[in-house]
Amino acid sequence: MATGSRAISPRSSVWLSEPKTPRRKGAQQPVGLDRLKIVAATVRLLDAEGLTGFSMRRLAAELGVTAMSVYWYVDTKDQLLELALDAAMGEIVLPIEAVDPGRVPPAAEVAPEAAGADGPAGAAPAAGAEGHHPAEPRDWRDQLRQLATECRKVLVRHPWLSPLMGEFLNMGPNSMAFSNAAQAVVRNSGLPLEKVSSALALVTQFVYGFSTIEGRFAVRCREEGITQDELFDEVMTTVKDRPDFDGARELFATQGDVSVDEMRNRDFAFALDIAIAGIEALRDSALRDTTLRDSAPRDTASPTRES
Amino acid sequence: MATGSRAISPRSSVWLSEPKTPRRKGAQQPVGLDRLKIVAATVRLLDAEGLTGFSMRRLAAELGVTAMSVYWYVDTKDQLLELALDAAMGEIVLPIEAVDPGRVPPAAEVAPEAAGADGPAGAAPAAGAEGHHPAEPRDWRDQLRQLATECRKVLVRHPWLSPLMGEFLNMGPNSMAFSNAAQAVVRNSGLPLEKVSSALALVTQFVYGFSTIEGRFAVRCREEGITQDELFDEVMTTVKDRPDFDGARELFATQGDVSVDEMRNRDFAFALDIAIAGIEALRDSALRDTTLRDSAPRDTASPTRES
DNA sequence: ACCTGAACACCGTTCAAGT
DNA sequence: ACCTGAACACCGTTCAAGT
Repeated sequence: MATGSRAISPRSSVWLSEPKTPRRKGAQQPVGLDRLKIVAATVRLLDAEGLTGFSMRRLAAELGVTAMSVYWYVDTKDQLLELALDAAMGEIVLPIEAVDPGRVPPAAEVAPEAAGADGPAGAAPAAGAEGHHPAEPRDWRDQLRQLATECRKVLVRHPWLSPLMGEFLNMGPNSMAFSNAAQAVVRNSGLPLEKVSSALALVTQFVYGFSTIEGRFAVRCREEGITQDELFDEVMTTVKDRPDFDGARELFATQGDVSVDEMRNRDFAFALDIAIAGIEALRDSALRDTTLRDSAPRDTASPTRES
Repeated sequence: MATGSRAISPRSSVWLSEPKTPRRKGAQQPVGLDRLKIVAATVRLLDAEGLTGFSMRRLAAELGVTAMSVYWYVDTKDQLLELALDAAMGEIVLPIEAVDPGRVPPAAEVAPEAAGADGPAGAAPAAGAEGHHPAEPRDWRDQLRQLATECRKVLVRHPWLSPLMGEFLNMGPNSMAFSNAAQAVVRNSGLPLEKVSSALALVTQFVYGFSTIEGRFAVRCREEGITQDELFDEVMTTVKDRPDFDGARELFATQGDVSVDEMRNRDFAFALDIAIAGIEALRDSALRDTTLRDSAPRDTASPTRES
């Protein structure tokens, strides 16, 4: 109804329409603009300024071009964001056997100067299909943990990813490859097929939400120019005397005197342990049920025995 | 750096500053504007037009007032959104024993005409402290399921809640009451205290992510004027011939011929079952470990026995 | 104490026009 | 085929001014 960026119907998704600019051979490129280059600049700008700091006009300025040139390569701002979303999803390193051959790897030129930037982040440097990880695990639990960790890393590296994932359908090739991989891993758990989507949702939504918060916290620290531990302490002391904060304070007290990072890593790992243990428990109970079928009446619902 | 709504530092949160307008007695109210009324109108507008459809100018028009009048009651758009966020959080019905006495219940005037609007939604009608639920469960598992279901309902009813929750610190009284309640419930599971935050994160982030997607799907359907099942079929057929969609298609095939709603309810319930089973398993393994401590060397990590 | 009007510095996008 | 400039209909927010 209004103008803005609303109503992202599946019909309007970039991934459901033909690629623009048939790239007629022999046509000269006056300014050297390019969809790839535009998306790369978008990711860069998004990393630097955040989602609210991004605008078509700023992007055009970054590209040394007038505001409206971009619109020749892209129909709309939302479409461009959708493209950037999938580009970032491509940075998630998947277990090799789950890699889709049609997958677009993170282009080397996507973020050339970001590569050696600020620490362990930076665009995955030419992640070919050769064993990227020290040891490629074959156990589904380790695969799941690895996938979750990879996903978390990318989500924290690009904090603008989370809001975009919530807004779009997320059907680009890289997103698809990721969810196919996640699916394959969960399937390997032996869980009955009709329950795989639940387990998948549990794990992926947890990783998504957890990483979203972590990313936002990091952004805030960067903005205020302080460390995560400093901001954490600040929030803690600011809020110490509020009576309705009792529960949380008590919980944090059990964490001991570790850094925010350690705390988070422990939380993340343990939450995954819970999910994995739950999957195993329900898989085993389903197994038991099918094994003992028709032998005796038993409760099929309650998966775990009471102590 | 730019203008916009960025950098939501904890210092700038509404909840960390004194309430505006000391409400000096005897002062007349020329137009009858009011913080409560403004927040109520905000929620209404947000429900009707979505986050991108909301603007200070639209809101002012809705209130029959000039654009800038609102700024006497509220410092900034973000602050107003934070207020609306907490107001909506107040609609989540909590288990009675966990209700904070200082909690602000959803005001009756928050959405008078929305009450009898479009079905099972609408603002919770005068949810007092008397037993709102048919049977108030005392088992932590049922309490957790109930809390998750309540949270899901509100998140789907107000699809703009999700993005706001991801953007703000979420420390209003109603948000606090909710997280305290969730915490108390998980604590009742008997999980060792230092692991409660992980379990909490697993469950709440799952509910958040799941409901976010459900809400967005519903919005899309409303915008296009079709049912959820119709949209689902449409997406399915649109995407059927894409080779990278194999996994998901196969997964959906196992769901049988149920409606999208049924599918989702099953997925939601089962994911909770997994989380609960996982919590129980790790709680039991921790119990075993402390019981058998120093008696014999055993693996403390693996919580479930292999079949 | 409460509200208005005009103004500033931004948006996304269209459209006619240039080369 | 590719890019520009001007224009339209919006934003959030400030600030001086009204009552």
